[in-house]
Amino acid sequence: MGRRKLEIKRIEDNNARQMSFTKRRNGLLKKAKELAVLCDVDVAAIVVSSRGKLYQYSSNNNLTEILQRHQNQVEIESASNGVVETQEHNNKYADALSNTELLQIVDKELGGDQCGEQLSVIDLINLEKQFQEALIQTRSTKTHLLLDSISSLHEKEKMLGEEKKGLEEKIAESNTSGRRDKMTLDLNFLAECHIMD
Amino acid sequence: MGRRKLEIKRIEDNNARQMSFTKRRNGLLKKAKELAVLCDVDVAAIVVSSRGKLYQYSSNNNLTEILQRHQNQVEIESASNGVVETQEHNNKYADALSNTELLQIVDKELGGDQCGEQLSVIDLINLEKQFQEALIQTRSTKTHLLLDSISSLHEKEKMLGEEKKGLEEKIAESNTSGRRDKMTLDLNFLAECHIMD
DNA sequence: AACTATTTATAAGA
DNA sequence: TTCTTATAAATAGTT
Repeated sequence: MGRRKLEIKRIEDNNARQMSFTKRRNGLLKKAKELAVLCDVDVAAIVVSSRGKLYQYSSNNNLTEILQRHQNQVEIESASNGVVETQEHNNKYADALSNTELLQIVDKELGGDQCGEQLSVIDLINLEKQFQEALIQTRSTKTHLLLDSISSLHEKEKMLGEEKKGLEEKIAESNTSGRRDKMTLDLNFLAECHIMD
Repeated sequence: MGRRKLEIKRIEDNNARQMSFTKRRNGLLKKAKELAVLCDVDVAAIVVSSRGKLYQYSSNNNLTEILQRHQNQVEIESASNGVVETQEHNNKYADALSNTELLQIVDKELGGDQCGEQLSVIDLINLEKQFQEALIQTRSTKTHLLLDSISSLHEKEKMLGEEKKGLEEKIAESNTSGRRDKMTLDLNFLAECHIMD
């Protein structure tokens, strides 16, 4: 729909291609939105420019919003190692949802009518993504706990080994010193016997 | 673009909405494809009808196909516990890629020109998903190894504890028996001294 | 970034 | 439903 009919194949002229990209990209996202609104359905459209820039539209503002707030929480937590305490940071934090809060909301949603019927496919796609984020944290924590446990057990093992060694030495020593006592006594006995002579 | 100008808000008439949905859905997917071809970029569009049916367009048939075959492999493996040996199953298996094969292909792709430049963002999104599948297997194995390690260390600890206890008893016993020997000797000594009297 | 001649999409009607 | 058609909307080439 322009001055000439256009064949649907790669536009070779760089300039024309870039111009067409901008116009058609905007057109596509606009149409995606219109479809979602007019027909009351879920729509997602993703466009990635040749330089890797991402443009997208996604309907769903209910759970998606909730999930976005939770995503903020995750980002904050993973960033809170190299901390910069900005005002934005605090604002973000105020709106963010903890894993527990998210699970409560999802529990409520899923526990509703027909178990998940009121969650759209796009909701569930997003949900899956969020849970994978939460999973990364959980997994990391689990691994650390297991490794700590192993390290602590290794130390215990080492200590017990040393104690064992100590005890064995004590026994060995105790045996020789026991024998020496006996010898000493024997000698005393002999000496005294001798004195008695 | 029709007989009348249309306000962008939910179409309340069921029939009209359904008709509009069909037309606009086709239009959106067509435009998504045109954008991808004309401008040589990655485009994905997803539409979910109110009854949950999924319609979509996605550019990229190269890596996506490879990844799909690998996905089949993963599905087969996780399903191969409650095995049903069908012909379909075997066909699927023939086309499927193992983790190793996938890694080799990806290595080759990433090792190319500018390290990943020829992989599109959508490729990488799919790739991430596939790796997460592989990750699940790896993670499970790791956890089992760690737990086994901990269990074995616990056993070692128990054994060492028992050995320690045994040694301590031996020492205690050795000490008393040592003392008894001394006493015995002393008595012997006295007795002999008495005899000597 | 704005314009405009055309093509394309589609709302309503048949 | 599918086809037609009047009209709105998108956009290719231009400025």
